[in-house]
Amino acid sequence: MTASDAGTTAATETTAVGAAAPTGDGSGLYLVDGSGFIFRAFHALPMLTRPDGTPVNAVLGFSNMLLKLLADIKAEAVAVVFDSKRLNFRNEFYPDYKAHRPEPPEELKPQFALIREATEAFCLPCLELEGYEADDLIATYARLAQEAGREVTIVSSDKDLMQLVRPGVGMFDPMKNKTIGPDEVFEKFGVAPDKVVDVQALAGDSVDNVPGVPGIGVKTAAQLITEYGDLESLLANAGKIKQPARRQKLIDFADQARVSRRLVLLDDNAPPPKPLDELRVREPDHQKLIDFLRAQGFRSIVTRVEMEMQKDGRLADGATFPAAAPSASSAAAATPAAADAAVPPSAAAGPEERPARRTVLTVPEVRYELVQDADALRAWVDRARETGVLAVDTETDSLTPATATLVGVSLSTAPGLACYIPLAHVAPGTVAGQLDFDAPPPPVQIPTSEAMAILKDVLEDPSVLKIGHNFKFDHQLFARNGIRVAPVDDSMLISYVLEGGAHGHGMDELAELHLAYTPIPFKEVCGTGKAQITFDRVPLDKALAYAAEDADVTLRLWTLLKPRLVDERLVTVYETLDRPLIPVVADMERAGVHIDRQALAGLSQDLSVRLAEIEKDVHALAGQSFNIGSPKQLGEILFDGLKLGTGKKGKTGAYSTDSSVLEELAEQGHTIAQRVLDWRQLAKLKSTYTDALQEKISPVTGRVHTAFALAATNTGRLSSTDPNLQNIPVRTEEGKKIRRAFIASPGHKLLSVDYSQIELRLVAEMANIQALKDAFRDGLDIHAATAAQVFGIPLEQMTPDIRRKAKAINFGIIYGISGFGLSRQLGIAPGEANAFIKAYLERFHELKVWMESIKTFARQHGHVVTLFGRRCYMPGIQDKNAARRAFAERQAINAPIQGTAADIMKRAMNRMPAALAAAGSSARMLLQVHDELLFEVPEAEAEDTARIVRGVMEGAAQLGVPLVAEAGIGDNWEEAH
DNA sequence: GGTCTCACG
DNA sequence: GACGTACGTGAGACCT
Repeated sequence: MTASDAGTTAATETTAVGAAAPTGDGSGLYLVDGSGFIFRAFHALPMLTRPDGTPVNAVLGFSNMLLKLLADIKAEAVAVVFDSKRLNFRNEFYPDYKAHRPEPPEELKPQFALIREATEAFCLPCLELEGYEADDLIATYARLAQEAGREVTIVSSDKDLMQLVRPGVGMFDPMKNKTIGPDEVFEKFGVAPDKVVDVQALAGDSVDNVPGVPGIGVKTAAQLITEYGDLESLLANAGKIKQPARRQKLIDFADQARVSRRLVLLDDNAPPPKPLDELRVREPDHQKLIDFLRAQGFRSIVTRVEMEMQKDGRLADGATFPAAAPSASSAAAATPAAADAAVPPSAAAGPEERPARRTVLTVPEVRYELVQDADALRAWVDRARETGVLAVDTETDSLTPATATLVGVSLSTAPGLACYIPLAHVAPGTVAGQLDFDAPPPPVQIPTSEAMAILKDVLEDPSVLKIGHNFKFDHQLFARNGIRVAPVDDSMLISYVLEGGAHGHGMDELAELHLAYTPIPFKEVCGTGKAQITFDRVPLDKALAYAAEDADVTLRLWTLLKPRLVDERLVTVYETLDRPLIPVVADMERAGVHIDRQALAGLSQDLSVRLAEIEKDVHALAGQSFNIGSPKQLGEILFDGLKLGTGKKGKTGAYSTDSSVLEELAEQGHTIAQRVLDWRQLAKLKSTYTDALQEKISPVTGRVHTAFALAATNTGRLSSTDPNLQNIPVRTEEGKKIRRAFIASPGHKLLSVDYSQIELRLVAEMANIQALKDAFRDGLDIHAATAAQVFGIPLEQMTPDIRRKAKAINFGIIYGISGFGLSRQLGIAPGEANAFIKAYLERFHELKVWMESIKTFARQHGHVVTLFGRRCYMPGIQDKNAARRAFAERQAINAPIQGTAADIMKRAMNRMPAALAAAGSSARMLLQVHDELLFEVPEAEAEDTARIVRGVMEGAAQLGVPLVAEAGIGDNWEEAH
C-alpha cells in the first residue's frame, strides 16, 4: 500500500479500468487526429533532438502512441488524419477564422514532415485533403464507417471533435489515457454531444478565433441550450431572457452566433481522399519501420520492435516486464538509452490495459530490478553513495504508519532506474489470519532486519539526500525500525510550496501534470472494495512494477520541481517551514494520544438512551414516525406536514433544516425544532466521536494515531484525518465530556498551550494598524478595546453586548468581511452591519488600504503571500462571475492572515524538539490544533515544560505586536485547555 | 459519489 | 444589475 496521496486531498482517478477496451472484432476503425497530436505531444514532452540536431520529441511521442495503439488493438484499422496546409472553406465565409494562430514554434516545424514519414513507416494511410481540416475528414470517415456498420474510435483530445460522439463513435485521449464518451462530453460542455455545436456557437473559442456571443461562456451557454433546446430556438426566443444585458447581447449578436455555429460544425460530407475500404490493417514492414526509427535515434523503441519481431514476427502484446527477471545488479546494463532517456515513461501510453501488458510497450525506458538478496541490495546502496541522491518509497499493509507492517522498500537512483526490495510478502492467494499448512511458501526475500541493517547506513548518511513523496509516512516506518532518515527531501512538500492552492499534490496527480504520465493505479494492483488485498499478497512482478515506479516517479518529480524553489524564491519557505516538519510531525503521529475507552463507551451508552427518548418525543410531536437523521424527511415533516412556516429551499429543491432554520423555529415556540436540535447534537457526538474514536484506538499501541496532512490546505495549515483530532468538541457541556476522555498516561499530565488572538494580532501587524497594535502592546481586552474605539464608548461603560458585536466584527475582518455575513452572524439588519463595518474601517483606516492592496496583488499574481513568503494560489480571483470573484477576494484577505499564523506555528513546532531537549524535558508533542499544541509530559516536568513551550511559541516570530501563548495543565484535555 | 449538516480553529 | 456571501478544514448519514 502506498501513502503517496495520504497527505493531500484524494487525487481524482483519471483512468477508468477497462476504458477504451478495444472491441477486437476486427471491424473497428481508429481515426488518429495527427495534427492535433503533433501539437500536444510537442508541448507535453521535453525537447529531444536527433544526433544531427533535428528536434524529434513530438515524433517520438507520436511513434510511441502508434506502437501502443497497434499493439493494443491488434488487427484493426488505423488511419492518421492531417490538416491541409492551405486555408479551408471556413475562411471563405469568415476570413478571421484561426487568424490569431501564431506560427508553430521553430522546433516543431521540421517534425510535421517527419510525422508523415513515421505514419508511412508504420504502413498506415495518411488522410488529408486541401480545403478541409483534419476534423472534417474525421467527421466524414466516421460517418462513412458507421454507415458501413463499423465501430469508430477517434484518437484525439480535441474538444472540437466531441460533437461527433454518438452510439458507435467514441473518442480516446491517448495522452491522458482516457476514453471520452457522452459523459465526458457533458462534463466539458454541460450538454449532450449533439448539442455541443450550439454551445460552442454561443461560447465561442478564442483559440480558433470563433467569436460566439460576448459575455457568454460555456456554463451560461449550456444553461441556455438546455432551456431552449438549440441555438435557433434560443435566438427566436431571445426576448424572453430575464437578464437584460444577456438578452440584448443575444439579440445583437444573433448572426455572429449563427456564423460561429457554421465555423464549429464539422463537415462530414468531404470528398474522401481514399475509399473507406482501403483503410484496412496492413502488415507492417518491420525493416522499413526499424530503419525510420533508427534514423531518428529512437534506440529503445527499435529494440522493442526487434524483440517483437523475434517473438512472432509482428507487433503484439504478451511481452514480459524487462526487469521482472532478477538481473544481476550490473549498473551498466541498467542505464537507460541515452537518446530518449529524458522522455517520461509512456508519455504516449495507449488505452488502459491489463497489468501484465503494462510492460515493455508502455514503459520503454526503465529498468526495474527485483532485489531478493543482500548483495544486490548492497549494490544499490553503493550506487546511492555515488549519486548522492536516493528516492525511497515504502510499501505497507495499512495506511496508518504508526502501526503498519513494512512490506517492502523501493529505491531509485536515477530516472528510469529503480528497484523493489520485498520484505514481508507472502505467497499470492494466502488468506489473512488463517493457518494453512498446505499454503505455498513465501517468496525469497531478504529478512527485514538484515535489509534494515544494510539500508541504515545510507539512510542516515548525511551525504546522501533521501527523496520521498509524503516522506512523513516513510519516516515513521523507518523510525520504528530504529532508523532516523536524514537528510530528506519531499516532492509533495516541494510541490505544495510551489503551487499550494493551485491543485492537489498526490503523486499520481503530479505525474499527470508534470510528466504527462499515468502511474499504475493502486487499485489495479490491490483491487478495491471487499476484494482488496494487502500489498504483502501482491505477486512480486506486479509489486515490482508498481513500487519501483513510485520511487522512479518520485525522483523524476523531484528533479523537475526542486530547482524551481530557487528560481521562484521559495527555498526559505520550504527549508525553514515545511521540510523540517517531516520528522517533527512523524514523531507526533507515531506517539499517538491516550484515550479512555471506558469513558467513551459509557458516553455512547448514555447518548443512546437519551437519543431514544428524544426520538420518541419528536415522533409524538410530529404525529408520525420518521427518520430524524434524514434532512429530506425532516423538512417534509416540518414544512409540508406541520406547516411550520414556508421553509426555504436550497438549490436542490429540498427544504433547509440546518441549525439556523431550526433555531428560528424554536424561538417561535415550536418544541419539535428544539428537540430535533438536541437530537442532532447528541447524534453527532455519538457517531462522530464517542463511537468512532473507540474504533480508532490501535490494538498495537493502545493509542489513537491521527494523520496530519502537510500539503492539503490552501493556506499552509495542517489538517488532521483518520481520525480528525482537530475538531474534538469543546464548546458545549456535552462536548466537554468527550474531551475529558483524552487523558495522560499514568504519571503524566497533558499540557495545552495556545496562541491568544494570533490572527487578529497578525491583522494589526500586517495592515500596520497603529491603534490595534497599541491595544495589543498594552495587553488590553482586544474586543472591548475595539468596541470602545469603533463605537466611541469608554471602556468603563462597556456592555457585554457591545463587546460581542466588536468581537464579531474582528472575526469578520479575518474572514474578508461582508455586510451580509456580519448581519447573519449578529442577527441584525444588513444595513446596520454595513454601518458597523464602515465605522470600523474609518477608525482603523490602515485596514482598508491593506485589504485593497492584497486584492490588487492577488488579481495581478493569482496568489497572495504570507509574512514568511508562502504563496497561496487563488484561481478564482480572475473569475468572470462576480460572486465567485468576491469569494476569491475574501479568500485573498483571509489567506495571508491564516497562512501567517500557520507559518508561525510551524516555526514553533520545528524549534520545539531541540528546545525541549536542551531544557531536559522529556515531554512529547502529541497534537496541533492550528493555534494550540498538546503535550504529554511527566508530572514532575509539567510546569517547567509549560514555560519552555510558551517561550518557544511566543518567540517564534519577532513582530511589532507581542505574541502571547497561554498554557494549561491537567489530567485530561478539557482540564488542560 | 454528491449533498447536507456540524464538529473544530 | 444580478449574484450569493464571512475564512479554513474532515467526517458521518442519507440518498441516488
